[in-house]
Amino acid sequence: MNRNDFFRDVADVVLLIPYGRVTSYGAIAEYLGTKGSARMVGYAMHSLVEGNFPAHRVVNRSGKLTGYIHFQSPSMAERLISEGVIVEDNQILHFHKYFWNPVLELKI
DNA sequence: ACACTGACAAGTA
DNA sequence: CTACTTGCCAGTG
Repeated sequence: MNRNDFFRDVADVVLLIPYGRVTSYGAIAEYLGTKGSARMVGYAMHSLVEGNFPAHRVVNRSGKLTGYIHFQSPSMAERLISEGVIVEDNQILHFHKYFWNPVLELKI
């Protein structure tokens, strides 16, 4: 399972997302300096669903749980709800309130 | 090598 | 607000 540096960096950022907070694919891509390659961030998650990886803390820019289909029980929504995030119909309510931006939070 | 797909995003209408 | 288009690039057939 060789994964390139990009995939490794994506994993690093996701692991830094605080409990009960979420971020977006685009924000991670921007932080890694590959803005515009948000699709690759999502694709990277495919290889990272293994273990206790908090992939459920990454959603799209509108707070929609677009990757919910890739989770088995407990569902992506359940995992977020258990962290205190309010989710309804695969949509995070008050998204801005939980959003964690690596570009701002991890900026040197 | 070629065409199409996809856990996305930003712009335009 | 929704719908459509373009950029992005690794995988897959």
